[in-house]
Amino acid sequence: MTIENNEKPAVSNFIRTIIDNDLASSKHTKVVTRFPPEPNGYLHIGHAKSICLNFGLARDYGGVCHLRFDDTNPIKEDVEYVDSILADVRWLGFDWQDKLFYASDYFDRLYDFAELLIMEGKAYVCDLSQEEIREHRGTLTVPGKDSPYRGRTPAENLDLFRRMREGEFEEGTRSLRARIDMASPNLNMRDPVIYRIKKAEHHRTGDKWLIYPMYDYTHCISDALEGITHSICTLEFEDHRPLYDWFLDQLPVPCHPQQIEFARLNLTYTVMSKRRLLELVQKGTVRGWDDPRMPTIAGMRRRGFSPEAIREFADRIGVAKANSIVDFELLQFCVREDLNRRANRVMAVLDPIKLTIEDYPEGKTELLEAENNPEDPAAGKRQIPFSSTLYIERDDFDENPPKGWFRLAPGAEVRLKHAYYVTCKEVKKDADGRVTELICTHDPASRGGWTADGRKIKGTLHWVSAEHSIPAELRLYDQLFTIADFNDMEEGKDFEDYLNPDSLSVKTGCRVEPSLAQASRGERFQFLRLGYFNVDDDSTPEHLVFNRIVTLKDSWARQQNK
RNA sequence: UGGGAUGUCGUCUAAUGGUAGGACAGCGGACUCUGGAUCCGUACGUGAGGGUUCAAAUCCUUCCAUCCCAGCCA
Repeated sequence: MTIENNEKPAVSNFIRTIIDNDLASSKHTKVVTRFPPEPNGYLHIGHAKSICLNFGLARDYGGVCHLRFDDTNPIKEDVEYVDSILADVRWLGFDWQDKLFYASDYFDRLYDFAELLIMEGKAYVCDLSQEEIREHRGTLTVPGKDSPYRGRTPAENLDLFRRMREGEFEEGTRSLRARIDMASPNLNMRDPVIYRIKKAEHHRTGDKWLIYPMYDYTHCISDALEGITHSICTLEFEDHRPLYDWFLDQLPVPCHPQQIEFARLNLTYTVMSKRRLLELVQKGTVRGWDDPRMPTIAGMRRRGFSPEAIREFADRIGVAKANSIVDFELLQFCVREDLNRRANRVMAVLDPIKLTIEDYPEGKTELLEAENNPEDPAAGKRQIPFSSTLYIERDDFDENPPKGWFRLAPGAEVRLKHAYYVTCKEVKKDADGRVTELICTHDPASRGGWTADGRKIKGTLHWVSAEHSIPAELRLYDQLFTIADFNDMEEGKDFEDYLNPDSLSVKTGCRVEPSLAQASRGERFQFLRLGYFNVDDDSTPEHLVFNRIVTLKDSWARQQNK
């Protein structure tokens, strides 16, 4: 485990209580967990919760967490996904050491166990079609009917199962089923299929197998074979637990792990289902799995969220069994908290308006010193060029300012960060009345941003020198959806009806300070007063591209909204 | 309408018969060369009814609400 838990102690939750009791009662002397993704898609923030939970538990209890790919359905899986999952887990900061497994590694043993079940009369080959199986299953309120093939002898079943493996039968014509109870009120116990014929190439086992085991059969056995103590999964598997336990009770496995279910993560203003995320990608609604608006790990990484922030978020949301939806604000808080500590401050102007200092020598350049991070003196200082022609933010000037306005206005004096106090003397406009240039004077005594007379200057603006600044593209993001909680979706509406048309806003013609020319891909900054940004993967030295990770808190905007 | 689960501030989450606590969001203030950060303060909650108990979020009981399950997906 690469992450030390040297911060505050973890908050109590029901899973830790279970583990504490198991350790106290000597049911277990160590803790072994696992994160078991199916490699059929990209990981999202919901998976991150599970990853942090499982690896975090192992870390805190001095145990180990396995990474196991649940690769029992070859037609949906691909190495592309295993690679991305490996990368994402590693990026999040977790280390599975040598405990990397694949359910497909157990196919031989799984097969042998199946023959054992057959020989003991606990499984049979069923010739019912998929539709017929469904009909026989009954409904939520009506018990199922036994399959006509339920009474086959072990010898007959063994023969048929072996011929299934040899590829003698077509897909869908036969399956291996556990013989449990067709009248069980739990549908999962009504003779579930445990092997199906699939003449598909598997990304790891190739064409070796023509039959593949089902999740319910595979998962519990894999857990047992790996010596998992606590098998943690999401709530929808609660009804599967009796089946999980049933298989382990029938088979000579080394141990019987305990399945524990917790509520999956939901976040406001986003979707988490693989199906919906896939649809966004396939329809081109977003640019891909790593679109910075996506709740995928890849998307959040590209957006600039740090693994530290995501881990902190996972810790703060806790673990429980109640269905819930976490406020996206909390994630943003965690990102800000982390970046505030670590990101260097620089200046960039999103929407430039020219500001000319009429009493500053034209053509003169001076270098002003600026701290890189007031939260971290070790981050050092840098020099920023200043000249008579600057750009400031268009929003930082208002010809008719509202009450409480600290920024620039006709006749008003403001501080240019790290530079001088300036006073607006004249406003130039074009034919349409749009402001084109602000003519100001400056106070030479305020160099460095401060004067001896101690007069109060409330407004401090960011700026760049027109001549020295470099152009950049800034991409601003907002929530992908306009609805906080999809449980509140109106009848007859689809999730895509709630897409936010303004989730992406690309700003060109922005100007950034010259130090950013050297910024490397992925590097994170605070653009003073604008928010945290990182260098996007699309960025080149000729065309800088930044993503806004998250805005700063804006109490002025909040006040204006009142 | 069968079975399984869950209901604690707006949101997430503690409290395991003994002072309902924390975090985010909110509100107010201080401070500030970022209307940032920081600091301080503040309001807000046990789904409902009955019962047991000196004492109930916790135990019992009856309701109510929400979520999950009828894949040869995981």
